[in-house]
Amino acid sequence: MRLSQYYLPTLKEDPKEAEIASHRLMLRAGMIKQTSAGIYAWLPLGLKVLKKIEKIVRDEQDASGAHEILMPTIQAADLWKESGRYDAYGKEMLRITDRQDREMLFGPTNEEMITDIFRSHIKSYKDLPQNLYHIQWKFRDEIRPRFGVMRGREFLMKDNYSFDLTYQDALYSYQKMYLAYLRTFTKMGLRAIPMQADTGPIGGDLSHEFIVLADTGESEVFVDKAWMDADLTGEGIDYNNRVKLNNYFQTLSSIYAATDEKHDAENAPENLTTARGIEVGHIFYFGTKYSEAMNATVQDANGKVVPVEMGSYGIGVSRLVGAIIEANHDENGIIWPEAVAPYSIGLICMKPSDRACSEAANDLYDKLTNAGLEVLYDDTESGAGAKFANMDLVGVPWQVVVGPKGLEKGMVELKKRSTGDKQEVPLDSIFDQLNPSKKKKSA
RNA sequence: CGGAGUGUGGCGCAGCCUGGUAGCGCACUAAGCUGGGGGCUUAGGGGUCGGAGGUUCGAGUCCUCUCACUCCGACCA
Repeated sequence: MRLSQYYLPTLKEDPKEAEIASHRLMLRAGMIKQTSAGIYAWLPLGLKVLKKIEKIVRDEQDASGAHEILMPTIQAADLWKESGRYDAYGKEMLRITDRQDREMLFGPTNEEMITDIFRSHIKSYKDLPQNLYHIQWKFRDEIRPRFGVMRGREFLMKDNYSFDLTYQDALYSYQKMYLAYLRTFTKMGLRAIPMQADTGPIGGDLSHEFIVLADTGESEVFVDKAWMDADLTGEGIDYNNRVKLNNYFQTLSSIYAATDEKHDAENAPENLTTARGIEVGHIFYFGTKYSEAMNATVQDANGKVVPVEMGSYGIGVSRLVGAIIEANHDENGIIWPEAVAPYSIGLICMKPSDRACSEAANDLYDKLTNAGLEVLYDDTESGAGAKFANMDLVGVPWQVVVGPKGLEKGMVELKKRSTGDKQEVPLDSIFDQLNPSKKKKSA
């Protein structure tokens, strides 16, 4: 993308409303614009990152065997009256009426609707298990939204729901999601620790929160130091290998980790460390709470009608954008992990008015783009300092600087954002160095 | 909801106490000079001061009401 043709409104100064790093940097890097308290418009750069995160989440859900659907944002109140949550949910739920004075609501979550979808077609144990997910905007009228997209009122969430015949099967579904979540966060360059958690208004008796440790986290957490060395990647485990999956789950579950609500100081291990964390995912097993209330039943092998065992699983997709920035930034800006970086390469033409310079940069841009690489190309007339500062701010992992001085020697500069390391590279070999397909061959 | 604040050009702010018809930095436009870490000169464009009402000859400035937003707290993915 040529910067001269892009919509990237970067800011030099910190907007006054932004307190924490991720919020500040997202505003300064032109990723989002606030439209109301806790509600944001996503600008091109921000949306690009959001979609990359969404894709990682989607890919791993698909790999786990879940099926994607898409449910509406607006729901009728009837279903919620059936489950009993219409009165229980409180003011967090945004209630609206349509022109016929029908009671509607902007969905804060989808247990009721998914249960309705499930029960309308699934009648036999032979059709189980089922696991359906969607990635959709939710609205929760938070008492106090803050921290930018980390606690917005409108937010993008992946939520899915499992349906099983027995407790044992439900536990297996739960463990599959546990594994899927660890893999999902690992792919984004995050280490998220699964912690025992309260089930809250969703109900149930088995629940884990996935928490990324960060100084600016909202909740205090207590974790065994063994977590620092634990394998959170979930590598080498097959979703279909029930025994191995269970072992992995049990092994990690045996290491102490708890949020402050669940923390039990008396039974906690000695080598404990306290930290602050950001919740990026939350999984629940809640049994038959909704299936009983809403009559979601199947016939088992004996012909007996039984309520299905359910679980629900959520990942805060939009929150992850903030969480990743909290975990990856410095005083100059964002440092994107490559997997979620909006652009992998930032190309700077130092002096566009210099013909040799702009020709060399244009040529390199075309080559890289044609090779399928995502390049943010600063071809503007701004001063050199502004270009560097902006490229650092938006956090592109690799920066290539093409300038007259270097070109005299046939060299360009290559800088790695995460370390700040710079090296001189011959112009005629920079393409090969940046092109991953070539890289692999030579490696 | 309780407490504390803030609303003045796209962003950050000054002016308000001690009313006299709006200013600074950045950004933006034009020309020129520059070009290796937010560069320089000159010339420009853009706001009626969150909204409504009131006091006054006169309100960004004083008074009343109202809306929005931020921070602390309870609450929550």
